Amino acid sequence: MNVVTRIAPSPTGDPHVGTAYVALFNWAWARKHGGRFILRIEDTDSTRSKPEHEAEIHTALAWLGIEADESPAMGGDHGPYRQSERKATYRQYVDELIAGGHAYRCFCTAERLTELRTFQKAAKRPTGYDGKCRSLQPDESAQRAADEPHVVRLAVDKSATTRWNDLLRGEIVIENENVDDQVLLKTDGMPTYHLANVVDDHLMGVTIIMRAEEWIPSVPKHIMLYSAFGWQPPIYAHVPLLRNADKSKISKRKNPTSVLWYQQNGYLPETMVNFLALQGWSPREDDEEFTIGEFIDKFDPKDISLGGPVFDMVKLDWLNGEKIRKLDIEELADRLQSDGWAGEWHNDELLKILPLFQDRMKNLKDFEPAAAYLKARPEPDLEGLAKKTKKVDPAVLVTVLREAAERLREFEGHGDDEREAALRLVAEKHEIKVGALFMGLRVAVTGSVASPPLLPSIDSVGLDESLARVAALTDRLAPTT
RNA sequence: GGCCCCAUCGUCUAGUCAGGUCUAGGACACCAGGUUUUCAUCCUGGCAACACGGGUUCGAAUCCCGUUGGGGUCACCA
Repeated sequence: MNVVTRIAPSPTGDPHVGTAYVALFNWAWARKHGGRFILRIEDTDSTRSKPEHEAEIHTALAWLGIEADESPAMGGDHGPYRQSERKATYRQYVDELIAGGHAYRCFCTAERLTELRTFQKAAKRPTGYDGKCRSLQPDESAQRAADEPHVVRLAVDKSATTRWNDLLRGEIVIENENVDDQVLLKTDGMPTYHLANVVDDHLMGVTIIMRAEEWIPSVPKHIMLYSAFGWQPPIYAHVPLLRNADKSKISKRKNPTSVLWYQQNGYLPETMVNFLALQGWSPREDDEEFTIGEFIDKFDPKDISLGGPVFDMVKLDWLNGEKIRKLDIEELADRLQSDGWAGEWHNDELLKILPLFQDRMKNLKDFEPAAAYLKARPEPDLEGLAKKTKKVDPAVLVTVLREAAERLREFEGHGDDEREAALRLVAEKHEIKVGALFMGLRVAVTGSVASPPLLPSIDSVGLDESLARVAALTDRLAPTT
């Protein structure tokens, strides 16, 4: 099967998760069939398009591991891949459409159009171009075109019906009376999405268009263009839109939508890929965790479900924790360092201490604050300690902690089991719970009531410093003695 | 509002195309218990859904119609 897919983002803002979502499906399908996956930049909106946004799209896709076979950055046999560089091509096809009577020039001003729309809305009529310039004679139209600003519109046959078969949704039927005479070429000579999209997809040999469902209403325009050019339309597969918690189309205000945000906030790219794949698609078996390679093997666009998936950050965080736990220590150390989450920690230190933290991380961001106590003496959580040792007389606790410190000095260099046994004896001798003793030491050494295991923590901090911390705590708990 | 798309636990979903194996399966979250020196991990269990109404059928989550609900779209933005 010859499979050519594409993703056609517009560089008008941060690289969007929706773009990554659709890119993932397109990329995987092309990979699965040894086809081509094209990244085409739709920068026909000359006021909003910015080169830096295009660069960010590349960065975002590269981070996720979604590499295009053809793109503005790497070129290809069907370039250029930036629509702003294809103006001459579109011009040529527009002329062909006008000559064939499939499109016409429109000289109406923006003011007239606004007025028209306002009137239609007030009258509760459907909005749309009224066809004023459609009846212009070809020679008059051509003459005025020489020195009058104008656009070119699609001449929709309002009496016809457009129907097509969506790969995911089956037959969709839209009466052309509901289709506007869409602008194809703007006053500035740039094509609109509709024209550029059809021309490029055809010229680049795209066989299947997987894109968001928001495009469904404009498919008739595209089909009409294919037909006007005498081209075969590709297969359409309209995938669901990612949603906010309130089910509306995912938006910046209600969710982080920039792929870069996730990169900059401690998420692993494999988390994003796995999570995005799960939005609408699921493997046949019940295992929801998979690698990008496994996804390619199993993916089929036909299996995408159509309810709009709510982007659930809670599940994303869970998945990220799972992915972090799957990394081996070397790899985790590497990710922390290359993404800037390692702080002052050196690689050899990380390899030693990371086993203490890996199970406790849901995010690469979690490491540095959690490990801070190893670098600097923390402020002990006295309130937390008091709560956790309610049943213990503070004076007894101080005595026990001081004695425990002596034992730790005595048993320096001994194994965890031996040291633990020694500490247990201290607790038993003073008839307090072992947990209370450990909690006291824990708060002294790590500052917190929740921490990695105590003995390895003491070893990492160093015995002298650990005991100094215990002394500092006992002095505070019993300042007068 | 017109047009179009969609509809299973709070959320992501399996099951729908080929109706019975569904007292509807899994995951996240939540709750309870276990392991454990705390936390986390890990393990066990629990809570929780076929939007509604008709129809077709011996039988419907699955097919049909309607209703309701949600979403998208109606730009010289994509």
